Amino acid sequence: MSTIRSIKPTESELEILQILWLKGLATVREVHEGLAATKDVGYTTTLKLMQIMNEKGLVKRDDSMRTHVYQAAVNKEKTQKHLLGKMIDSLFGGSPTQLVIQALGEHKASPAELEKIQALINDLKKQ
Amino acid sequence: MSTIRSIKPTESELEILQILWLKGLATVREVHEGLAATKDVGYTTTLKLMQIMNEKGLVKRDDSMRTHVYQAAVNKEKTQKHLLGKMIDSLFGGSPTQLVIQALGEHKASPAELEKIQALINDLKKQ
DNA sequence: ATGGTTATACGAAAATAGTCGTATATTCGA
DNA sequence: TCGAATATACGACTATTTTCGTATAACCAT
Repeated sequence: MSTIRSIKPTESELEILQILWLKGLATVREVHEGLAATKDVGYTTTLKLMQIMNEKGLVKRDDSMRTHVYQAAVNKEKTQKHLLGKMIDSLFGGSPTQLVIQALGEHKASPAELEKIQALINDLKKQ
Repeated sequence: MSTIRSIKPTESELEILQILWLKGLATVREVHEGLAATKDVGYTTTLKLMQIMNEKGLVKRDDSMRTHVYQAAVNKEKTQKHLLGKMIDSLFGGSPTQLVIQALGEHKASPAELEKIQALINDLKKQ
């Protein structure tokens, strides 16, 4: 239950969540280094973002130490599903199938991955 | 070729593009009525948005008449692929398979649609 | 103990997105 | 022909997101 509030991280917040989902626990410095690997951004910018995310409830932090330790407060799969749903609506006219077709057509998947998807589809068809 | 410029319509712009992709040609009024069906927005807001989209090159317009006629200037499939790619990167760690699994798992597709996807996968496996 | 490094807090500018009021021109029906 | 309806242009306000400078405190090595 809970969290009726629609999860809607911004672009930047999503980048930070990615890192937190990967690392589990991380300091601002660690997250910032993760971001800085890809883009040019100042340390205090990352800090501020994470503070805001904390206020929004997107992350939790342990501030019992001088160096605070953060972790994601929103579930990765839930967030993925939520944003995927929005994209299906806003870009694929509500058809998940269209999205899947585009995704498979353009972005290559390995044979093993294709097998996995086939297995899933077989399951779905049985229901 | 062409259009190196990264396609990045905003939320609202995407709603408008949806309508234009559907209708082909449309006036501001027609687009606005499409939007107003779902959400509460003023006519001049829609107008302004479409003017901006015109400047950005997201739409084209025929202004030879008093009532201008608009059409999308960006390709639907290209836009879908582009944004899908971004989502795969930013939310699914670069794995299209993960995205497909989430999409199929959560958002139901009809048996006929599942067949279609299977056919596509079979094609892909042959290559 | 003290200066350099590293933390957080905080305010506010800059950039982006969305909203709409008002002015002005054109069209059309009574 | 005159007024209501409908069109575009345009400026400006609001809200949100992103960015970073500066202040201040804690830590650590010499």
